Amino acid sequence: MSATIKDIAKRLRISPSTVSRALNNKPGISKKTISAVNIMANKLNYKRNSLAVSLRQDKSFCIGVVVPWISNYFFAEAISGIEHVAFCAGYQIIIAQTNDDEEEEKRALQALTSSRVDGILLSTGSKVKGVSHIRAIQKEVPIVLFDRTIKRLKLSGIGAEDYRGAYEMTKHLIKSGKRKIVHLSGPKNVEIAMNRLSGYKSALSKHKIPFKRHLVIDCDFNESLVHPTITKLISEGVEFDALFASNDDMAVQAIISLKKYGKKVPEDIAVAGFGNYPVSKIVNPQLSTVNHQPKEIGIQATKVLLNQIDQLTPVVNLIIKSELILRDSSCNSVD
Amino acid sequence: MSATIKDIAKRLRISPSTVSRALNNKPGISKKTISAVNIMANKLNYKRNSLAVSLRQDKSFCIGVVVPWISNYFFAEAISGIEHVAFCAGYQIIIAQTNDDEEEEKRALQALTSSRVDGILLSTGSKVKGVSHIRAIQKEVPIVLFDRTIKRLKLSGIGAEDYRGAYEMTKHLIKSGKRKIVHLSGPKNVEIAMNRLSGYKSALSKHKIPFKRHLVIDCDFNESLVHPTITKLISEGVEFDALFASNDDMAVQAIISLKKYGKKVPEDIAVAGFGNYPVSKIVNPQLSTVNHQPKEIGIQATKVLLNQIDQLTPVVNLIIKSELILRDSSCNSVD
DNA sequence: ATGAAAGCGCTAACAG
DNA sequence: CTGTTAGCGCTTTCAT
Repeated sequence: MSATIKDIAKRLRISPSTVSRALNNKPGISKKTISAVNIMANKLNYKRNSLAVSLRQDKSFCIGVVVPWISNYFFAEAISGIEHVAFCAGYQIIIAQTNDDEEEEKRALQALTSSRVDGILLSTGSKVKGVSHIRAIQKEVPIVLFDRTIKRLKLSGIGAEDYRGAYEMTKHLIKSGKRKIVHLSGPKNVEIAMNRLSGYKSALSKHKIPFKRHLVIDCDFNESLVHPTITKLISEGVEFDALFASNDDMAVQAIISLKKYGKKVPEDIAVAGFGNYPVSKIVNPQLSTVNHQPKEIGIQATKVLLNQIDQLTPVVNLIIKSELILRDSSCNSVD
Repeated sequence: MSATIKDIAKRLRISPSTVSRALNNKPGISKKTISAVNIMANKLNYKRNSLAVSLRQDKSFCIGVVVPWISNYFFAEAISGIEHVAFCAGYQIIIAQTNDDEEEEKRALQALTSSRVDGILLSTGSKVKGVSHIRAIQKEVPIVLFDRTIKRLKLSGIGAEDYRGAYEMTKHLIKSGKRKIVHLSGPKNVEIAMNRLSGYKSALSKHKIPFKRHLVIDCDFNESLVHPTITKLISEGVEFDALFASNDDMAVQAIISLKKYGKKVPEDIAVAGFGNYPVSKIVNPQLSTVNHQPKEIGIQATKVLLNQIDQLTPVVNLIIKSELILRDSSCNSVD
């Protein structure tokens, strides 16, 4: 079918190794041979077989990326950053999505190790309880976690300032005069969601506002649960003057839902989110949120992984700076 | 490092070929051997080396996906669909983004052929003029185009009903009493953008509304050009009572921009988009748009490609049904 | 039911 | 500067 270095060698009556060296600019090959080889390679439409190179060199120049969902603002942006850095470094990326499921995550990691990827970037699924499937492969291939990190594994992790971002945002709501702040949280077993919850709690306690359990509602990062939640709060007569959601999709739905009930945002109820999704700039009023820089997280995670691949550098934990973005959904004029 | 079939064979004092056959459930191996092999494989933590298998079988069970941008609602959704179908069929996907650039597209395709992917799903970049880089590899590996298709290449293509969707949407605007309809178009060398423009034009002519060249403005699928465009239209006193944008991001910006100028949507100016992006449901008023089903396009494209890989089926051109979604940004009450 | 041997395409000692 | 040889891990005839 397609030409190999043997074919080139035969036509030129030289040895395959010389062809290989010429093609890879190895030292000690005459200019003449190099040009002859290149010309013949072109003529025969030669394409290097990376599979063979990888097998021989025990190095695939390929990294695996495992995420819960590919489409989804955060991961799509992160993957974009990952691809960029990887491509620039000569690596390809194999992507797998797990639908947040443990079994699928397991299979994806299996498949990637079989493919002999040089490293793996992993964001674990929210329904993943165990870590044995990760432990099972962490001696064989460098793994870097991003966003959905897991502390108990001694693995490098790159994430956002979830705690500080939530803390600052809650503080902002408090500073603008709000006291009864509802928090729509994410799943309990997702560390970032719990970190955001912690930030919210800390800000409250720092400002001597008692934490009220019934003001925290787990909406599972699922925006379709928001309207029912708001409906319940209002019908039960729960008093609140602000709402901080663990992600923007939930916050945006909250704004829409609150407006349906005649509540003014931010006068009656200030709303804030997390993530700086595109929708946050479109909703009316525009949403105050935290930019956790998904693309940057992907970029840095990849850089850490590539380092780890090259030199077996030690485990690192990187926190990418998050920035508060104050818009009209919270009373930032008062601040 | 990691165990191979040779290691298993040695420990069991049998031959590597037997181990291979046992591991792959080939006929003619005794139950006893099979179970012994499996136990030993487990014990040695054996992982099949897909690189070696691929090299040997000349089949990588891997498909390449090339898109202009990974993050971007349409492509992220499409890729999600692609990954799903591919994974279910036992294929992995290597993803590359081209930033709409011809040189990068070329390199990506090169890299993928080197990696001996079994097939390629390609959506060409808007700044890609030539097709020689595609021609160069289309004999070596099955290629299926999606979304950004190219007619002059005899390749399978899967796309949306761009023409019909635009036609129906324009017709809808006309039916609701609008006559002076601005069209914010996409790049001239992107076929889908031109198909949408054609649909717009056809609807006008079908309803005896003269086509006005100055009402079509190329915004290059770039929403940041929209506000300046609207500003210009208004300051120049151009009269229009509706606006149809070639994608939702542009349409949403148009709504925001028009509202800034005190125009009522849809009473003064009706607005419609294309794509059914998440923002279309968030903007106020909600945007009338065309759902072109990105995930479904990805799914079908992958199915076609897998067929092509397996049996060299003929070239097909699939059009995925698009649906009109009428919301408040256009006067659908009148319809 | 199993083994021996060849080879996928490539690179890397080693030798000259 | 170039060739010879061996082998990465696996599958697949062809034997037996």
